Amino acid sequence: MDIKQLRCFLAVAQHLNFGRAAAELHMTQPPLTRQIQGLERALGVTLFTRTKRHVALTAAGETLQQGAIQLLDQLDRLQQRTSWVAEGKLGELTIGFVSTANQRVLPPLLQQFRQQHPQVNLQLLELTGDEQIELLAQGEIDLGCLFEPVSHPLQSKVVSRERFVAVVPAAHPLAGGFDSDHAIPCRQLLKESFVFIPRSRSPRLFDCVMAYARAQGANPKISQEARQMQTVLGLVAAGVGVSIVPESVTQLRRDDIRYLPLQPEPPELATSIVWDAGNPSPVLPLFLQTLQ
Amino acid sequence: MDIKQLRCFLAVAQHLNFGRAAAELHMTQPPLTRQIQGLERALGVTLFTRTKRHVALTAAGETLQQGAIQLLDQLDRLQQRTSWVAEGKLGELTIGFVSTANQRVLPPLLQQFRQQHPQVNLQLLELTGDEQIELLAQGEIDLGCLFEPVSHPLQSKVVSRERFVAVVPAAHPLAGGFDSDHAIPCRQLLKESFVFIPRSRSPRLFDCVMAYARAQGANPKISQEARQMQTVLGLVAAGVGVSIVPESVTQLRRDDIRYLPLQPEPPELATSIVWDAGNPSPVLPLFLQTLQ
DNA sequence: TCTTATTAATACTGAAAAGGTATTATTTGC
DNA sequence: GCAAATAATACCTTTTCAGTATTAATAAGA
Repeated sequence: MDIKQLRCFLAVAQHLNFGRAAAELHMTQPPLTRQIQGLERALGVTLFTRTKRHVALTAAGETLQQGAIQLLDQLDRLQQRTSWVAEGKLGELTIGFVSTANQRVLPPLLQQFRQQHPQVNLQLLELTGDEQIELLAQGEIDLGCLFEPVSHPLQSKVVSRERFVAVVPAAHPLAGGFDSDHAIPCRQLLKESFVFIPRSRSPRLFDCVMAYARAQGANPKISQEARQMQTVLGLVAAGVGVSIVPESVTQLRRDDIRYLPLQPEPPELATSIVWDAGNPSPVLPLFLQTLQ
Repeated sequence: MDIKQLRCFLAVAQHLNFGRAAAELHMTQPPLTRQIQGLERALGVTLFTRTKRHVALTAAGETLQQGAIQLLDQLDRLQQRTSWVAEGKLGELTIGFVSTANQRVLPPLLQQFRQQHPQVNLQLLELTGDEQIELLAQGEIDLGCLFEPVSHPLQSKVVSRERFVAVVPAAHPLAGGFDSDHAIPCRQLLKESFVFIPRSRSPRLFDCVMAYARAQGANPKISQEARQMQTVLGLVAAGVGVSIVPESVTQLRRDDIRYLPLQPEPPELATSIVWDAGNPSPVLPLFLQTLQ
């Protein structure tokens, strides 16, 4: 049995006339007759009762007609679905990200991509940068979103650059007036005890802040560690200490803390989208395209 | 796109090796390679990433694999279903019958056929004999079950012969003792007023009984007509009159009526299965076969 | 009743497709 | 570095398939 035979059969079943069916199929009547004969031989079933004058479907023919319509329809859909998957319009994209990226960097990117490719299922995993690099190498995730620098042989593109800012309790003397926003000297800030994320959890962020602090001659005394940025802010609010955080964290607004600029100019922190150039996912190029 | 291409594709997708896939398909490797190339060209999609050494499915290939398995499965089922319909093992049979036949004649036939061909859907329609002959000619029903004789050019086979019996109220003098079963002379019975089904509803039954009665010199006085045998019995029980019914009606047992043999010997009433020899339904021969 | 138009099937021919053999190129493993 | 494995290619042969011409049979109209 063969798709071509089924198409021939459906045309004859529809017109109940070999000549007109052949015309519709852009062929002549004799080969069409042979196609039908071949189908009947393959099935071992008579599909049409034909006199020299009239053609009619048998019961088996009607059954085949219904089934063949469904089958060809399913074939069309399969063809289309396969094309879409190949083009990346339909599929899945697994994205790892550091939690900080979920504040300001990632949401607009995801929203734009979703809008352009609504048939792509986005799997989002909050991971540390190191975990992301590991899983990218294994092909477990398609994209990472983490802080520069990336050492591995992976492709990357900076999607955001931001400065650090100081965080102090609202009641702290350094906070100044309620609407004050004059810069705090770094050395003065770091006389206070310091709250931060453990280095193991976010080495690039940790090292970046520490290098800046030491360049100012300070040696931050870490009084407390917390794995989540939210928790760091909570500890600051509770008066456990002060902290230095990426500017995007200021999205997390609280009345009991103040974000203040730092002096001298703190270093830039780059957030990058990272991917494996060898990843065969057809969706990946489309995402990179929305990044430009 | 072609079924053969899909089968080739699935073999390669399963083995991820052109040589072994070709062996499974009972062909050599070069034409298999060309089949896959043809499929990829037809779809405009790369299905395998092949090095000289390794073959792997692309995302589109995996999608096609899943879909193709389903598709071929559906094709198999369609093929089987079509065969079954052609053989009559699967299908529908519409059967008309006179209500009387539903007492004793039809149930065992239907039960036997159902058991032998459980996939055949039996549509049962209670109809008069004339309606059945009309609908048989129109091809609206496949089988009739009615009283002989059948005049039309239809095939028929007698499936039951039975005598007529008298029905009288239990309290009627003719009923005799409770367990009496001596025959009632027809002429004596027909001195009573008579209850029967209208001739228009069942002409063969009506004529048969009347011919018998008149042969005995009686001229039955029909005091009441009823379209259903059940109703006739009810009228008899109510003392409206007596009746003569086919023996199979005695299946409808009631305490308030008595069935009694008639004297002299009443004529035989033949119930036949009737069909149109030109009916193309593949189920029909199977039913006739269970009839022997 | 005879004729004509319609139409499915068949015979034959040429072209296209498909499969097989031999070979090549490249990669992997020892 | 050599041998085994393996996908692709070239070339040839066989098979399949479509088209033309024809036949046979039936239904409708004169």
